[in-house]
Amino acid sequence: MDSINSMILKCLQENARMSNSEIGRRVGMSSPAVSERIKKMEDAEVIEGYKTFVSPFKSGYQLKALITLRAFMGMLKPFLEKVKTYDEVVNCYRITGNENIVMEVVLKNQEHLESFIDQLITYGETKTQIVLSHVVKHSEIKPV
Amino acid sequence: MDSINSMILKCLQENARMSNSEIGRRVGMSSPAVSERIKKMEDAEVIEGYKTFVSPFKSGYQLKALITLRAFMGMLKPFLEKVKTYDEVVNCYRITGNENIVMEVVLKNQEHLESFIDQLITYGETKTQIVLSHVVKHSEIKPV
DNA sequence: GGTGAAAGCATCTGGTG
DNA sequence: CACCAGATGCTTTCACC
Repeated sequence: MDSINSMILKCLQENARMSNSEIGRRVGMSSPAVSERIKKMEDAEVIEGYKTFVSPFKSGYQLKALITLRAFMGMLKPFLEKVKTYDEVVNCYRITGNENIVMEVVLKNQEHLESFIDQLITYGETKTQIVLSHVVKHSEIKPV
Repeated sequence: MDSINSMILKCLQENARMSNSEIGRRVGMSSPAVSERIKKMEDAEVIEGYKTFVSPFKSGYQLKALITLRAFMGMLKPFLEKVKTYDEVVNCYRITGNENIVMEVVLKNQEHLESFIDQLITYGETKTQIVLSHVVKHSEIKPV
């Protein structure tokens, strides 16, 4: 992990679809050299993947919420499997403290929110916070 | 937004660096047609961007946390500007309720967590939850 | 890590339904 | 208007230095 790899990661975090030769131009290197460095970072799992951000709003989801779950005794493990299958859950974190889970979810409307929360009550107590705005959206990781 | 665009979005969400011709092969279309459809979805802001996921762990951040902030009177607005400048903040949501803000932050170690929280106390009261695991990581948006 | 040839890809153009 | 097919110029890949 040298300064050139950091510059490559900066380019790719800004725009994952940037071509290797464009990256090469910016970092002062040939495109095969860039390609090889990227491949090594993928193999080392420094790069975990390339994702496209799709607007939930424009895709028919009018509501975003953070839902906190405090799982009932013995229900955390089954929930951790189940949560992977919910289309509504964009992100899910397991956390320390009395509350075990925080999820970022997208929903069509209030009715959808209600029915989604109903699905959760078998697993634990929930707390819902509606997201008013996503102030910082996946800002880039800067190497230490 | 027809079924072909949905298939294109599925490909791009799975791997943002997939080539247009590979997408074309999967959806049964020529690459110029795919390219044009992608361009239109970018213009319509259905596609918000293409981002690379870099491992915070492999980048020197040993801790991830969710920090909730309850802003002091008159401090929310200045905080909403300030938060964009913190390298530690990967995501920041403004939410309803007594607590105004939830942030996903990456930190080098406990010391770094402490100094980061110290920076926040001028803006409000904080609550910190350490992330044990990121169970679901930016799962794809499925069109309604 | 660079270079050069060959294959593959993106983009533009003109033409079709 | 959306798509395809063919031509052109980039890009990627792989051999080799």
